[in-house]
Formats: sequence, structure tokens, C-alpha cells
Amino acid sequence: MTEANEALRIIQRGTEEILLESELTERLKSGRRLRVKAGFDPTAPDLHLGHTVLINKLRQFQDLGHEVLFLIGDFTGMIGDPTGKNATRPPLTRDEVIENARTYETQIYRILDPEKTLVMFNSSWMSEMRASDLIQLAATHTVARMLERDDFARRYKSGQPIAIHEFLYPLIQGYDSVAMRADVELGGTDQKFNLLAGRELQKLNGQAPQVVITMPLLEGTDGVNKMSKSLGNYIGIDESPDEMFGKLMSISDTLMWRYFDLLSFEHADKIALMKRNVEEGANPRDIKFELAKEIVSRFHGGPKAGRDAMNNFIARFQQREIPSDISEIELAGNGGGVALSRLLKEAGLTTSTSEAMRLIKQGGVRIDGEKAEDPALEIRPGQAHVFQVGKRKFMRVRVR
RNA sequence: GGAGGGGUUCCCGAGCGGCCAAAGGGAUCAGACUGUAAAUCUGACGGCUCUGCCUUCGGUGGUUCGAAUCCACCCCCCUCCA
Repeated sequence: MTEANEALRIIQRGTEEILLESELTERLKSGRRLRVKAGFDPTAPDLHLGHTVLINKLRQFQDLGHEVLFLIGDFTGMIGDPTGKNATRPPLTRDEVIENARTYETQIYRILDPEKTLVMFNSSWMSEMRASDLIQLAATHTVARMLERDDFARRYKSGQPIAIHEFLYPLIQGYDSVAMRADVELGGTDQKFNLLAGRELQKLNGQAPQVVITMPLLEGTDGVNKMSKSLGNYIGIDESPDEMFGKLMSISDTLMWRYFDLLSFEHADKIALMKRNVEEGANPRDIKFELAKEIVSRFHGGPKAGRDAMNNFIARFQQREIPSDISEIELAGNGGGVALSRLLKEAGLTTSTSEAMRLIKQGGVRIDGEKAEDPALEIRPGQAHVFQVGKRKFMRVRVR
């Protein structure tokens, strides 16, 4: 087996699709240092496990000696995207973009090798582009072709608005590949159309078309939608070990295997063995512990972090202990005490006093481990108490 | 420019003068059950100084004792025609 074939095997693992594989093999054989592109939005510098599926793949390219071009789509980000119902997102300022980019860097270098990473901004070529250039770019694709894109097609059919500039996004993204002279571009499966636009534009510009690699989208903790910050079903790579561990434990048994496939670095054979064990009666929870430990260890400095998180988890949920590292705040009582419902709101444990009252009525609030029943209960100044809302929200509060 | 349809609470979507803080579903949250699983069941799901009060149904103004529901103007979206 030649070296290139070995490299191909590594790259293939976990991918959804490689277009065209023959081209990739060819380039790997050339022995050149390949330019591997991946684009990111400048808006959400909060990377979660879903992103890491792709970033891990980038890392593998680096390990094989190639260079990663980490593209921040600040040009498109500055235009702002007025689609969807969620109130027009205000365009980002130059400073915000730079700030976000910096946050990206601190986060991606937990996975990527800085020595083999080049961070680029598409504004550096897009802001040079003149209107006539842009029109030329737009002329390369037809409306019918654009409407082939799955989400455009769906929105068009169901009567949802599509703004004209949205047609430009795939073109700009494709043009980025031209400007960057990308050999390979990675993206989620939902990016396929845009990635292919890159190939066409490169061909039109006399470049060899980039190899397109799509990665599966990781489902969020709900097991249904893809992991995303806005859906609140994500596990951020910056979250505390306990938080991360807990969220991983809360995924369903079925979803757990998906996470193994897409996130674990364990050998495929070992994963298969675990699967067999569960089928033969092993408690899936224990397998999930392994997953949670691996992930927490990866992002929190080694196996000890994983073990600690697991021990905390067991203490807190299996033995129902109150966690030891609760944050503490002081509230000003105006003269006397503070009504319980109000205190919960001010401490940020609930979003409104109405919600606090409801939760108390439903038995979801505890004070120092004792169930609270009366929303009007006055909390007197002086001693601090531990307030608990639901299973996981704790806070120590002292009334002044 | 013309014709038609539409904008309802986080999302989808019913309501079309009082019984509407607004059906139903989803999401979410709490409780039970558990492995903090998932599934299931129960309850909640605008705000507040909470047996009551206040603010909401694209916007503004009007009709009415009373408007999400009627009228006028405006804004936005979709479809068809040009």
C-alpha cells in the first residue's frame, strides 16, 4: 500500500462524501502540501462539538503535512443577513469581526496546529471587488441552477422569501476558493451546493477544481436537529468539565453511537465491541461514561479532567449531593427580607417572578435541600442559603 | 402598475365583536418514573406588589359600552398577470 493510499484511508473515515475521490488521490500522490480550506461565519465565535467534527478532519490533514486555510467570512458577515424572521441581524463592525476572529483562534488551536494554519478574511479580496466584477460573477450561474439548492427550493415552494443577495452567497463562497487557490474544501453536508460552486468558478478561472469533502452534521443533544447555538442543543468546547460531562450524559442511548462515530478518536473496532457489549446486556450508561470522559479529557487537559468530571457527576446525580462549587451572590434586601419568588428572579435562577411562583407550586424549588412551598416566604437577611431550581441550577444567596 | 392571499403569544397554527392572555400541535420548563438517560405520564408555559391587576394578536388612527376580530390609511411577505 502506497503512502497516498494510506492518507486517503485516513481522510475517508467519517466523511459523508468526497468529490472527486480520484482527484484527491492524484493530489495526495503529487506530494505537494495541499491547501485545505474551510469557511466560518464571523458571528458566532462559540465553537461546539458539531464544529469539531469538521475541525478534527482539518487536523488530520495537518497531521498528514498539509496546510489549513481557515477562512473567516467577514465580508458576508458585514453585509448582514436579513433573511428569516429573526429580526434583521445588525451588520458586524470591523472591530467586532476582529474580536470574533481572535476568539476563533483561541478556540481552534485547541485542535489545530497553529504552525500549519493560515487564517484568512474574505473581505481582503471581496472589498476590492467592483460592482462590474460582481455582476460578472453573478453571470456565471443561472437562477434555475440556484433554485436547485435544497433550501432555496424548499423556501421557494413554501412561499418563503428569498432575497436576491442570498443568491450571491454561494457565488462569493465559491469565489473565495478561487482567491485562495484551494485544493480541497471541507464543509457540512448542507454546504455541498456552495462547495460545488467553488469547483465551477475555479474551472472558469483556469484553476484545477478543488476537491469537495462533506462531513455529516452532528445532531444536537435533542437528537433531532443539527447542533446549533440558536437551538440551544449544543455542547460548547469552552464549557466547564461538569457541564460538558452532564450534557453528554443526557443524550439518548441511540444518539450516543452517533457521537461515538463522529467525535470519538477510539478505533472503530473498539466502538464496535462496545456496541456488542451493550447488546449483550451491558449498561449503556457505563459506555456513555466512556464517551463523556474522552470528550471532557480532550478539551480540559487530559484524563484527570475526565475522571474528575465523572466523579462529580456521580456524587451530584447518583447520590444527590449538592455540588461544592456553587457560585454565591449577595442581594440587597430593602430593609427587611426578600420574598422567595423575587429572590429567585434576582438571583437569575428564573427569568421572572411568575416563573418562580409556578416552579415553587410545582415543587421544583429547594432551599438547602428542603422543598419550598410558599412563594411569599420571606428570606431574612444574614445567613446564606443554597437555592436550587430544578435538578441542575444551584446558587448560594445571601440577603444583606 | 393590476388582481388575489397573508402578517396571532418561542415556532407552526386556530380564532373573525363580549365567555380571549387567545384552541391544537411542537419546543421548553417542573414533577413522577429512571441510568440527571430516552420513552411515558402529570402539570406549567406574557408580566406583576399574583384569589386581583397590567400589557399583548404587523403599525397608526377610528367605530363601539366593549376590538385579535369591524372601518381607514400605512408597512411587510407570498402567488398570478404586466
